[in-house]
Amino acid sequence: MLFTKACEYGIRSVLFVAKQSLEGKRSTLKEIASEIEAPQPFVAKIMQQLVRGNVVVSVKGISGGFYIEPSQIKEITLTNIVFAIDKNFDSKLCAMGLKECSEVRPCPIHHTYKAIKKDIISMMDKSNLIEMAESLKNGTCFLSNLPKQPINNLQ
Amino acid sequence: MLFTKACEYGIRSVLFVAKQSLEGKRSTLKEIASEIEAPQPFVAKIMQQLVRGNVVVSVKGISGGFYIEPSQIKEITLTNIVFAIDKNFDSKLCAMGLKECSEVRPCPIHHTYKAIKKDIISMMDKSNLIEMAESLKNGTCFLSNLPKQPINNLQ
DNA sequence: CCTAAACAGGATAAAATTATCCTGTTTAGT
DNA sequence: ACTAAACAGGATAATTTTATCCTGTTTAGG
Repeated sequence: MLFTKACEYGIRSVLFVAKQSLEGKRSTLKEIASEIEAPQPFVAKIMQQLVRGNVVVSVKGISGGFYIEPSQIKEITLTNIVFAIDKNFDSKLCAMGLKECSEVRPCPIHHTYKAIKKDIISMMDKSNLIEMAESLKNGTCFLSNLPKQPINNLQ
Repeated sequence: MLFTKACEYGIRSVLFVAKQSLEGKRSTLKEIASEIEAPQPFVAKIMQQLVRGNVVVSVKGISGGFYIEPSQIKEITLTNIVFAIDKNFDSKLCAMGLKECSEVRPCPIHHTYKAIKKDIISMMDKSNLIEMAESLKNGTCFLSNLPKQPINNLQ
């Protein structure tokens, strides 16, 4: 598992908020949790971290909710989201858990894993919110599972 | 974190046992735990899983211990080790935790992550024990941290 | 055949992660 | 002002992962 569950929920939450923000809508906790099919109190905790990490903005009170300034959406990457939630996410760590794994004292898979880590970080840095949120709007990608009872729009 | 702590300990344990097996030596739990700097009772549990998964062989009784048949060492890969310990290790899972993420219904990072997963599996399949154990013997890679009090062999 | 060294495995404990609860504060609308 | 909707944050609970404990079985060697 690359990301913790908290990160997974966080990424999905931010993507939903970004998509809604593109349409000028704020999202409430209830809407986010329902959309991403995650427990609302846990999502609340994660959103707090994202607010503190300046990934999303929260507005209290009636008609409040979470949003991202549309001009900011293109600046945010997966890296920003993940680090806001999981301070310990550090792809620099050794795959085998060695504290002193390094170029001069490599673990047996150091060199292979190094290439993979580079790919992961590159993927995370390149994954910017605007592209993902727009794909969600286009319907070329998805955030949630198919509904259990398919809705027949033709009836 | 790509692997769980149990997998990390497991990989290091197997590598040590493989190296010792190349020299015709069995390894006891005490030796393994000490070498890889991990808690002995936890390593014991992990070794049990590796025995059940046919990655290593155990011999009970005095002068017993763990070993790998030298002819087998070249057949074992990281994949074998990891799956023996972590039944849930499944790189097919979605990076964002979606149950229904697929080619026809991809999550926003499905395609990028797919390439990374392929690399990870490829790395794991290519990492075979014999090469790693021999590198350990050669001293071109390492399993443990540097000793805290450097031993001065010249005195 | 007795002993000590070594693995096996069930039960339990500790720590980390995930999830929930409750009370407080903010704020739009009346 | 009052109310209801919404986020904030501390405290607690449940679950999973990590770690330990204890008793049993095996076996080489005296």
